[in-house]
Amino acid sequence: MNAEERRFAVLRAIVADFVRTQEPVGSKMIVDRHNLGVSSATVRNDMAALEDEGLIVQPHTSAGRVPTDKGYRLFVDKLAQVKPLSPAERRAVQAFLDGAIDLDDVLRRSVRLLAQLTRQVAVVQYPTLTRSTVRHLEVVALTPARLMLVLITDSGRVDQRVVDLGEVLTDTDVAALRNMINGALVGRPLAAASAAVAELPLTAPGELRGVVTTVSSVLIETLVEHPEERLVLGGTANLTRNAADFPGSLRQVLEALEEQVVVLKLLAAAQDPGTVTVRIGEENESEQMRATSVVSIGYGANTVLGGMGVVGPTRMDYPGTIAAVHAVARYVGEILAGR
Amino acid sequence: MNAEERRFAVLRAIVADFVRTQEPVGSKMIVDRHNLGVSSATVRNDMAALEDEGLIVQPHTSAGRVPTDKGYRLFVDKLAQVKPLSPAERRAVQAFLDGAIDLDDVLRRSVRLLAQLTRQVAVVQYPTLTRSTVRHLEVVALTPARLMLVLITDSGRVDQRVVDLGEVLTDTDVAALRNMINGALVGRPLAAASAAVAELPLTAPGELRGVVTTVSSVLIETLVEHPEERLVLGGTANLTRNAADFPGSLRQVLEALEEQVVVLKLLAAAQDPGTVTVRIGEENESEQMRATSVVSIGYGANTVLGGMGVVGPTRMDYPGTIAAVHAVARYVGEILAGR
DNA sequence: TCTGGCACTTGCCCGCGCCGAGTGCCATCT
DNA sequence: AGATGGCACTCGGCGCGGGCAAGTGCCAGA
Repeated sequence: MNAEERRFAVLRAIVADFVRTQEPVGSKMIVDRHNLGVSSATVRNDMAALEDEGLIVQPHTSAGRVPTDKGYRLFVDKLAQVKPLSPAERRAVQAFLDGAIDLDDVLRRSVRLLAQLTRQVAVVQYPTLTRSTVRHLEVVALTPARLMLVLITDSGRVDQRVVDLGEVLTDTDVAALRNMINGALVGRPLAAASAAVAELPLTAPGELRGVVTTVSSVLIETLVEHPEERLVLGGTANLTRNAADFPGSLRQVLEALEEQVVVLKLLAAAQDPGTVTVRIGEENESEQMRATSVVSIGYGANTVLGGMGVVGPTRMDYPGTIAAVHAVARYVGEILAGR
Repeated sequence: MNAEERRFAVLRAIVADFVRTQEPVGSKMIVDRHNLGVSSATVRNDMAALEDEGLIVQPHTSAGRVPTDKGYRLFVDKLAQVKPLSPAERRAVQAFLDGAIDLDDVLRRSVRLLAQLTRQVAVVQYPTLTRSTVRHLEVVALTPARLMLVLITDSGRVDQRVVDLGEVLTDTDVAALRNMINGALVGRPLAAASAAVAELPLTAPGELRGVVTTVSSVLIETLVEHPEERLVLGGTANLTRNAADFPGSLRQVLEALEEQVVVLKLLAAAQDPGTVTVRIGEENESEQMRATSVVSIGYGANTVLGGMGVVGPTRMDYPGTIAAVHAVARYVGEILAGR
């Protein structure tokens, strides 16, 4: 082992110990717990070098060292391969997810699973509407002058919307409307479908034209202009476990999670399926998330449906978290493929 | 003002000041801030009496007094009438809720509203399925051998469930199935509907009997045996605002909120529409909620659809919270009545 | 290039004493 | 009888200072 390698080994040791103990780690600790085959003095020299590179800092003189965000970054980058979950864990994941009865259930189970495996806050995005394909659109007359539109997409997502019409419809009208819209929508990805819907009023029979115009504009508004992005959260209680890691900003993190927008942006930005993305501390654009790391991935079968991930303190078990996120995303993808 | 009345005035003063300042309040404070027209010595005597009755305690000698749960209880009970919201607030509530586009949206807006008005954690229960009436059940063939059932109830709630059949259905079969089930379900409250569904297999034509049996058992299971109770949470970040009020148990509270079961029980128990129920600290059966107070109410139009409320520290602004919960529930009821 | 040794820095802990808030009680007044 | 002013007492919080120990940086030597 040359000097270069050893220095990195020291960094790794610092990260590992600090993540475990939550306390600055000194040179003595390191030689005691990790057998590097060198003395503490040597480690001290290495640590001085690491500090010069900005990979670690000491909170105050005469305390051990703590990794910086940059230090974590190097640590994560050099993490050769994803350490797979244990067979037992894999079985547990699969068994837990297999019991799900519908999309909602799959997503809810996923967050719970992720939160439990990582002991962090888990986050799962509903399948993005814009990338889905329409399977069916049901039109139900709540009253003669009010319709409920229920959109079912191939991702299993079901969305609803109530429309107030200016006029009264008969059952036959409703059926005609349903057939018309479905003819234009079914089997198309949402982007294409919306274009088709926009043209519906032109071909509609005269007596239905008003209704079709209303309905199609509502559809376009809900599905294209303001496609609802939803988020499932879980394990927020885990934040308090690491309360010490968020000096006073725990509040901000909770607020950011509730905002949803912030998290959705993070997830949207990192959706390579099969590749876990890690954002460490200051790498997050959002002010409120500067104290957190986000480990995320895209999930889905053949196409990416949405993102999922974990939010925690920068001081987190990166290898374990990455493995868990990776595994859960894969199983969720498999399960959704079968639906 | 006789002695009895004054003693209660002292209690009220203690509650008011403690809620504001978060610090034990002494006799001096009281005579300074509330003009009771008596000296501090008199107040001290009254406080001693209040302490004998178990309404207040002093954390340690030479500190002021703090209300006990029993003290809060008396305070709340003697709260003559609900102080209405200011006209501006009422307009804000109405405007904010009026913008909602569907049930989901109404509920989501309600939690946000409640959380903002009370600066506490808000909780809204989805309309209970068992008390709803079926408006429509849509049957969509995802594949020839797999159906999605979409249940729409008069509360505006939309639930879905995927069913794997052992056999393949034609479009005509699906239509027949849809008609059959809707014939049995539509317009009936869920309890009655489930009975009707249970009998469907008996009257089904031979070639559909297998499918009908599967579907009806799935329906009964999902709707009656395990009717899904859902919960919308909001403002959890407010918990940290009052972190000092949950000595170390903030974690437990967050966990209880995530459990949902605990909260659902609380809401289920207190659903008098129009009457706000307050549970103070130890009055909560759940261990984890011993440090919190829950202010809840039932909402709905003519029938009670579900519960909503607020969870916060026992040291909360009861009059204000009660008013907010009351008002929001009323407006939500009005809005849902129009759908 | 590594190592043992050593002086130095500095945060943390602990005990101490002071201060002030708040009380309880009592004699006195109305 | 009820209210009041006075007074002694209690006790938590705070600031101070010394001892302690962890950890470092540096240097001379292998």
